[in-house]
Amino acid sequence: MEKIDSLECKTVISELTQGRELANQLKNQLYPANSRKACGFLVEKILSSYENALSLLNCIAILEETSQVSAAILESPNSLVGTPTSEGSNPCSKEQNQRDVFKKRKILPKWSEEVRVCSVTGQEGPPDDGYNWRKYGQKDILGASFPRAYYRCTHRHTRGCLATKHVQKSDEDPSMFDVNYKGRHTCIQERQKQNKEDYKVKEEDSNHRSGIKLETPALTPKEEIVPSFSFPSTPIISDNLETKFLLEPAEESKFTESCTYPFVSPATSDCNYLSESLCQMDDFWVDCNLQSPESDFTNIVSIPTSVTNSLLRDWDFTADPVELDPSFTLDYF
DNA sequence: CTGATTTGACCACG
DNA sequence: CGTGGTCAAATCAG
Repeated sequence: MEKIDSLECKTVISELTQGRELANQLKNQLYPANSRKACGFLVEKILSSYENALSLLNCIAILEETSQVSAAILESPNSLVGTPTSEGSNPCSKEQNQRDVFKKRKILPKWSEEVRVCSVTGQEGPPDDGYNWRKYGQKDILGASFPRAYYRCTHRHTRGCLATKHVQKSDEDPSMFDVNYKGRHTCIQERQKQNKEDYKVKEEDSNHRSGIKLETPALTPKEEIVPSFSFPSTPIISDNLETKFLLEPAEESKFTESCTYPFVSPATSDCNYLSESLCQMDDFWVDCNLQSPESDFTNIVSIPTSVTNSLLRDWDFTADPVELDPSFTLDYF
C-alpha cells in the first residue's frame, strides 16, 4: 500500500480516533460500574469504528492488489490457473499440458504462512488443522534430516481449492513440525454458509458461557480479498505460546510488526495471498487486520500441538466474512 | 471399488 | 546444474 488518498487517510484517522475516545468512555463507564447496556453500546460503537477503519484500509489494499493482478495477467496470458476452463478442456499433448502446469507456478502466490507446531506424545505427524489434505509428494530437502511432505486440499479438483501446505519435521527438535501453508481454502464456502447460520445460535450461546471459539470467515468472491487477521484484545496466551512474524528480507523494511496471539488460522490465502481469521474470546469479538494483501511474508508461529489441537478442534472453523457495512461511506460519521 | 499415499521423473528457477 | 515443487502411475488401505 504505497499511497493512500488523503481523504481516505483522514477518514481512517478519524475512525481510529473515535475508537480511542469511545474506548476511554467505556473505561469510565466500567469503573463506576455503570449499566451494562451503556457498556454494550459503547463496545458496539468501538468495534464498528475499528471495523470501518480497517475495512477502508482493506479496500485500499484491494485496489492495489487488483492493479497488480491485472498487470500480472496482462503480462502472462496463460496465468489463469486453476479454473475449470484452463484445465481439461482443450486437450493437447501431455507434454504441453505439463509445460503449462509448470508455467503456472510462476504466478502462484508468494505469500505463505508458516506455522511451527509441536507434536504431542503418541501423535505421529503434525496436528490436524481442520482441513482435509491429500499428500501429493515428498521430497528430501538439502540439509534437512527429515523429508518434506507436500499436501494439497482434498477438494482441489472437486471445488477448485488451491490451498496447499508442506510439512517438515524440525531438525533441532523432531517433535516440532514446520508447516507452511500456501493459498487459501476456497472449498469451505458452502460449508460456511451453513455454519454462518449456526454461528448466530452459537453467538447467543457464547454469551452465557466462557470459552474460546474460533470462526474462519465464509468468503464471498469479493470478500475473499479482504485481508483480516484477528487476535484477542487481551492476550490470554501463556508463555509457551509464542507468536512472531518473520519477514522475508524484501519485506522486512515494509513490515515490521511483532505481536503475540494465541492462534494462527490454518485458513490461508489463495491467489490473493491473504490470511483470515476471527477469534472470539469469551463474548468479545475483535477483528483486526494485520496484513497487507500484497505482503510477501512468512508468518512463523510456535504452538504446542496440545494447545493447537484443543483449540482447533474445539473451535469451529467456519467462515464469517469481514463484512463491509453496506451503509458505510467515507463520511460515515 | 474408491480414495489416499508413495515414489520416481519432470520441470522451473536461481 | 542443483534444488525444490509438482505430476502421475503404481500401490496401499478401508
